Amino acid sequence: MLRIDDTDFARSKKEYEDAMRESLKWLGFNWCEEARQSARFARYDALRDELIAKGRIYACYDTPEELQIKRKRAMAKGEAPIYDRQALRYTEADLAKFKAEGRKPHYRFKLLPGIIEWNDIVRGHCQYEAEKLSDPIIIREDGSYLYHFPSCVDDSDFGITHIVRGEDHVTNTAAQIQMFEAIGGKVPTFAHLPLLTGVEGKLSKRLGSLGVRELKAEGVEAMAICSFLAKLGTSDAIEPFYSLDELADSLDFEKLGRSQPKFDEEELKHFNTKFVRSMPYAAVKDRVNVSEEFWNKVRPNLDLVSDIKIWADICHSEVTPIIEDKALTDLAADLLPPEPWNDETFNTWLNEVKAQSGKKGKELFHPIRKALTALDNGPELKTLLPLIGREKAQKRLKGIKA
RNA sequence: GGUCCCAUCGUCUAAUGGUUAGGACAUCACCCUUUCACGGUGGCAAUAUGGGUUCGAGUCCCGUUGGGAUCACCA
Repeated sequence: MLRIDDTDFARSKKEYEDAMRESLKWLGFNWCEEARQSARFARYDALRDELIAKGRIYACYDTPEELQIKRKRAMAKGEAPIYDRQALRYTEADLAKFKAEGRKPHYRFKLLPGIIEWNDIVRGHCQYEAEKLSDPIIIREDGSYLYHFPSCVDDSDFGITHIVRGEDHVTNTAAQIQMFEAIGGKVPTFAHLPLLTGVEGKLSKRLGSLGVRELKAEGVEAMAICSFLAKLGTSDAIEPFYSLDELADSLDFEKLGRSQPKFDEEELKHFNTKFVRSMPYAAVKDRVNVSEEFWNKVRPNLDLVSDIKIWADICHSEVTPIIEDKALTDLAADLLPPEPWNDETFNTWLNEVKAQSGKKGKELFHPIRKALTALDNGPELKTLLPLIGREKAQKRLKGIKA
């Protein structure tokens, strides 16, 4: 299920949602159901009214400025900046005054005193004293909901069994557990994963340090990203997976560490190269315009899947040869045996070139490679030559564009 | 500042209180390839720090230092 948490009108833009969908789909995620919080306000309102009647949700008239001042004062005194619940002590006169001033209330969820505890799949037993937590604001002055309340209602209504999220949510969990209880829902099982850090410190989705779109544009494979990220911070080796299902099957909460792994984009790129070189034809056949045989022969030399085009062009289109040693390449052209070729053709031919030219090793291979491909490196010439074919090979060795 | 979490090779991590502290990635060396690349085999490399508990501590306890999260009318 994909759930769109779009209760904040100011921040919920269609383009953000579209970008997220696009990235999720590209990464290979599928969902068969969708829900949108902005379509469920009636449900939230009903529960809200119930909880207001029970005294678990209460109206507050503090302004953001007043709250800010209170927070600063508390911290300056070395106290925890917890909301002082002044709203619970309003007199009739106070309320009349707010009304006269035209102030509108926002609403908080009232935490019950006591220890809130849960058994976190990755953090183990967790506990917080409710008295040391602020009553969370759940409805803004403009009447719109903040994420806490709708999310608990939805998780409960949709029968969500496990909440797996970043550890930046641990404190929220304490308050949310009381919300689940207040609305009569079942408290889900929680797993709070350590947040990744960047090589030079924090990594934040809000800083835009990392974007799926950018990685995609740089040629990083979707499954390389998934394989890498899923195993980072676990005791499993990071290795290529070609399907999300297989990857998911290999995952195990037991293997998750509790300390923050570093995410290094360079490492991902490096892994991606390894990933591309190991990709089976089935994983790329829809995107590349080459045969399985061609893919398998050239793939160990690719950095990006799109580089396959470079080799397809070298074998099937025109190349302007680079002649480094004219005597040698002319000789090689003259000695090129007639087709059909077999496995021994290359060796026989090259040995003859070697014998007649007196050149060996790099001096022998490099000029031939440059003439045939115009590049410094690539798959073995023995592999490449049959793919290029006699006609093109001979012309290129003679310095003719072919 | 309050609350909470974390600390083992460069990186990700493994080790019922008893191992030469293991693996993977990176790096280096060698081998293979009559060339570059690919590949194969080896080497280097770590328990942040100070106390305790114990016959014995990476492992348990306390302190220190360092890192992170949270304390929004964001999610």
